[in-house]
Amino acid sequence: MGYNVMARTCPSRVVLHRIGARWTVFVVNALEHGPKRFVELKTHIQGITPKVLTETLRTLERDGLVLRTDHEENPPRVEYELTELGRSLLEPLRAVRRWAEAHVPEIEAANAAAAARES
Amino acid sequence: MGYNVMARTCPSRVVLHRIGARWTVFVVNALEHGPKRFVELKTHIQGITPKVLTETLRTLERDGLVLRTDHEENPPRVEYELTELGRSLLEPLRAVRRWAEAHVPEIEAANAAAAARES
DNA sequence: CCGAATCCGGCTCGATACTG
DNA sequence: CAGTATCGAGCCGGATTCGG
Repeated sequence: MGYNVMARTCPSRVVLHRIGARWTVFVVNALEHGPKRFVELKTHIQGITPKVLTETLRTLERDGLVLRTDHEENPPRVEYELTELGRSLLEPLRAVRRWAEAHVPEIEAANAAAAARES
Repeated sequence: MGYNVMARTCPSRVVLHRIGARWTVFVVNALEHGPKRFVELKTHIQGITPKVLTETLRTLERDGLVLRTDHEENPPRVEYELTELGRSLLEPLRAVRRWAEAHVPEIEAANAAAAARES
């Protein structure tokens, strides 16, 4: 108890900042059904660049949300999967994802209305 | 139906991108208990600058998540509150906030372990 | 005194190209 | 396959200024 994201110096802010990073929602959701390889993630999350995917995965790994397993084969085979902590984050982030997918029409209508009001 | 954030051109991505903006989680959570004035928000969300708060509120307003009411008084009094759409987003974002506040120790431990491994 | 708008530096983000 | 390197665009945040 005692953590509060509204407080300037609260460490939970750092955590929230990480979760809020641009591609975290995508990567965590993409790993919902078990381990995936780098290319599989890159293919599944359309439009993500290898650089950004690497950065996101490294951060998630340092935070203990993702486990990276290098099978040291040739050709290389590296797998990523959610840790238990990562899976606990999956639920909230899945909800956010579903909200985004469910409310596109409302958001678009609101934007259209705002644009019309300006002109 | 048919919206999928993993697809490059899906409009739900734009929506997810907005939600993921740095301060959206804070502002939406700060408005959970009803209307608040600009300064109240600024005070409650410690460390947010007026500029960023304004930008965030404007975006949320355009997306139909927040209603802005200028009471046209002197000194100025402007109130912000969640719309029905905004309140529906509050639930997922509150879950994210709670997750952040609940898992600080694990994240910090993971980071410490990662740092130790490097040295 | 409140609710901004403006300008600017730093840092992150993203596209493209290249490597082991 | 699984990344790195480089570089330009854009967002973030701070300081300053402004109208009511």
